[in-house]
Amino acid sequence: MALTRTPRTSWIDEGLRALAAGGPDAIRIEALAQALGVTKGGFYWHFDDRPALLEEMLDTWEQVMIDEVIERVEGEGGDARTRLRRLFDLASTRESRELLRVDLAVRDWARRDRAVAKRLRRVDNRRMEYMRSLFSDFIPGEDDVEARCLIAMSLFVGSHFVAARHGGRSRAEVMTAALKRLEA
Amino acid sequence: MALTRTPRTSWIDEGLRALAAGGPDAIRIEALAQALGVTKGGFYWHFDDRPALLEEMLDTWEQVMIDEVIERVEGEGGDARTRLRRLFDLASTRESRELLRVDLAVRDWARRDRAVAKRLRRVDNRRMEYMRSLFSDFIPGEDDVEARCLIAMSLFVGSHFVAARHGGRSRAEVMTAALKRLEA
DNA sequence: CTCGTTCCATACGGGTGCGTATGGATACGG
DNA sequence: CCGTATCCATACGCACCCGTATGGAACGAG
Repeated sequence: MALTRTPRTSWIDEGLRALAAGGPDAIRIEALAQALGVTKGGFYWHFDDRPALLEEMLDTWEQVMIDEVIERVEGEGGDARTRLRRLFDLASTRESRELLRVDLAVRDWARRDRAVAKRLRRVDNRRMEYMRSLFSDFIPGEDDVEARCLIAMSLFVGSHFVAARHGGRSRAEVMTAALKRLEA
Repeated sequence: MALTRTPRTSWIDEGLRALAAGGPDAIRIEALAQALGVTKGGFYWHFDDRPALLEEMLDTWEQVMIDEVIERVEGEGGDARTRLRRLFDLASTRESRELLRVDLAVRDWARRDRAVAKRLRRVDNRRMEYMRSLFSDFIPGEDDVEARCLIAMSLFVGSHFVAARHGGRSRAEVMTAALKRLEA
């Protein structure tokens, strides 16, 4: 087993970085190679072609997304309200800007590609299910629970696509106020 | 004044259609020409280059967006609650699928292009201002008004980027329930 | 019927990106 | 130190797209 100079994973990581920065069309093999300091020669040793890379990128993204948030929230225990608040904090601050940008890029991508949409549905269903279980713990009506889940998800995602200012208030402040409404 | 076979506007319309379908990178002059049943020969008579088309596309989009919704809502009168509900209906049903898809495409585009972001900010500020005025009419706290505005905007936009199912309920049903929470 | 305006077709040069082919280079295992 | 596995560089053909150049074609005005 010889030393692995730039392994599959580095191509995938660089691909996700490109996706985050410029969308699916910005995932160009020759550009990735340059970013990795090599030529595309090695790429076609690891992967059949560009679509194969995209597949594997989405595979890793899906794998990470399915568990990332839930595990982090569940890890520290507490009752439903506490965990929900931790979920909100996590989604708002999201120290890893990179993951968020990939997330948004994938969501836009999914609107144009059925295969991507299918993956996104799997991830979102899983997250929604989890959030539903948290809300259900202290909210009686099922319809109300579902409405709150959609609002929360839409806030997490949609707020990044809304450019409006809030007259003096910062986005973070308004976001906090909006999320507080969901706990009541 | 000779007959105008395929005028500027048709290039702009076709460009917006391409934008809606495949994002900014899908706006290719030769593809537009083929869609219009001509060659790109005429394009460069109307426009200097591709960026010039993009500018004019965004100009028209901005112009339409700034007034479209507000005029339609204001047109039929009623009190603030009524108009707000009409705004919700309009944004939910949005019979013109095309406008919605352009809207979403522009929002994603704005994350990568400062000039586009600037335009989006103008449009969103205008809309937010209008919605704020409606909510303020029957909601006392300013912070609460602002939170509701952000929730509404995020729902209108973000729900299209969320792929989760709602266990038996349709998206429209949950959406209605979510919006009803905002009036209370 | 002629003339100018408006638009179109075609051909070209240049740039970029994909995928392939081929000959290394590097590092470890024996 | 020899061989094999792993990775890289280079060069090529192909396709696509931009922007330009140039010679029209269609149409209305006069």
